[in-house]
Parts: sequence; C-alpha cells; structure tokens
Amino acid sequence: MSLSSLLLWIFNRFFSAYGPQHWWPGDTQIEIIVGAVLTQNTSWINVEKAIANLKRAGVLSVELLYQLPVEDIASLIRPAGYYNVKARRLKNLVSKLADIQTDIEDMCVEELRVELLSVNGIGKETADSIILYAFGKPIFVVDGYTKRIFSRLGIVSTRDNYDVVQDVFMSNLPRDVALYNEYHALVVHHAKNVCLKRNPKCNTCVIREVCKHGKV
DNA sequence: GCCCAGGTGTTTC
DNA sequence: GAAACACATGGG
Repeated sequence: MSLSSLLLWIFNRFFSAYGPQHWWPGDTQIEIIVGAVLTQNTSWINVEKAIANLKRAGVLSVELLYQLPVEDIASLIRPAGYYNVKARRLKNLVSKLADIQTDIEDMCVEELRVELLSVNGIGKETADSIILYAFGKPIFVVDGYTKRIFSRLGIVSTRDNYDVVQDVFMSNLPRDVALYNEYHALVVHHAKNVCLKRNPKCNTCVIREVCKHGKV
C-alpha cells in the first residue's frame, strides 16, 4: 500500500470510529486565535476557563486586546497557566494581526505563515493552527500527538522535526482544508482516548492492524 | 504527591 | 546545534 493510501485509510478508520470532531471549538475567529495561544502545553479545560474570563470581561476582540494592558490580560487568562508569558504573546499577536489585517485574505499560506512566525511566542504549531482553523487555509497541523502516533506506526521517526512530519502529510494527501481540519482533530481525539502516553488501549485501537503496538 | 497537558524562547554546553 | 531550562494552572 502506498503512503498516500495508508494515510487515507487511517483517516477513514478514525472518522468511521469517532465521527466529525467539529473543530476548532470556538465561535469567532479571534476566539480560535486566542485559544491557539492559550493551549500551548496546556489542557483545553483550563483554556476554556481563561476564554470564559475574556468573554465575561468583554475584551475578546483584536482591538480591545490591543488596548488592554498586558497585566490585565494576564490576570484574566490565569487559569490557562504561563499567564505572564501568554499575555505578552497575545499582545504581540494582536499587534501583528492589526498590522496585516487588510491583507490577510489575499495572502497565500506561505506568506501568512511567515508573518505569524515572525511574532515572538508564535511557533509552527500555533501558526499552523491559526492558518487552518481561524483563516481556513490549507496547512497540516502537527503536534506531539501526531508525532507519537505516527512514529508508533513507523511512518515518521521520533527524530523527525516539525517540517519533515508536516511534509509527510502534505505531500501525500490532497491539499484540502476540510480534510486537514478533520484529520488533526481526529488525531488529537485518538491520542487522548486510545493511544495514551503511558498505557495505550491497543486492544480496542481501530488502527491496530498497522500499528506496532497493536501487532501481537 | 506525582504526572501530564492540542509549545515556545532563551540559555548553555 | 542540541539539550536543558523557564514558564504555571488544574485535572486525573
């Protein structure tokens, strides 16, 4: 089986088993963008509390976050952890967004990615999450879960860096926003519920036929 | 009490 | 360059 066919087969197994994930959780573009920063090395449950605080304070917009003192943002996002670091990152990001706002829809994926990566505190995963889930442009999001699952399958190596892993998916799958959206969300679901770090539930895994862990 | 979470930047060898 | 470290809350 070709790599392309294998990646699609895995996607179909995940989708059949888990169904549509309706990502990204969040009603507005800025909520998705803020969530992408807040979830850095942080569980989503804590991010939800922080976003609820921002909503309650009525500051969940590019303009208002731009105006709000960094100390006030830090105080509101406290439940998400790293609140001083993340408050600064959010300020940096909304500043950049205000700068490029009128050009974003006309930018290609590569141009937008360069702009986002130029912001201190926005790395590859956060940038790609924003491009895919907030702006609806086709780029495959890689995270720790993706590396864990697909290295167990032998498709990537644990040594491979972000760009190498991303290229495996983007060179072997159609450039399709809906596919990339659902695939990454399904990977996260699978990692959280089945392919756990310490004790994976390989006996019930829907891709055990192709996973080294699942082979008896 | 310990481990972990949808990372990133800086410092250090 | 890569490895170690800082950043911090809250759930299991």
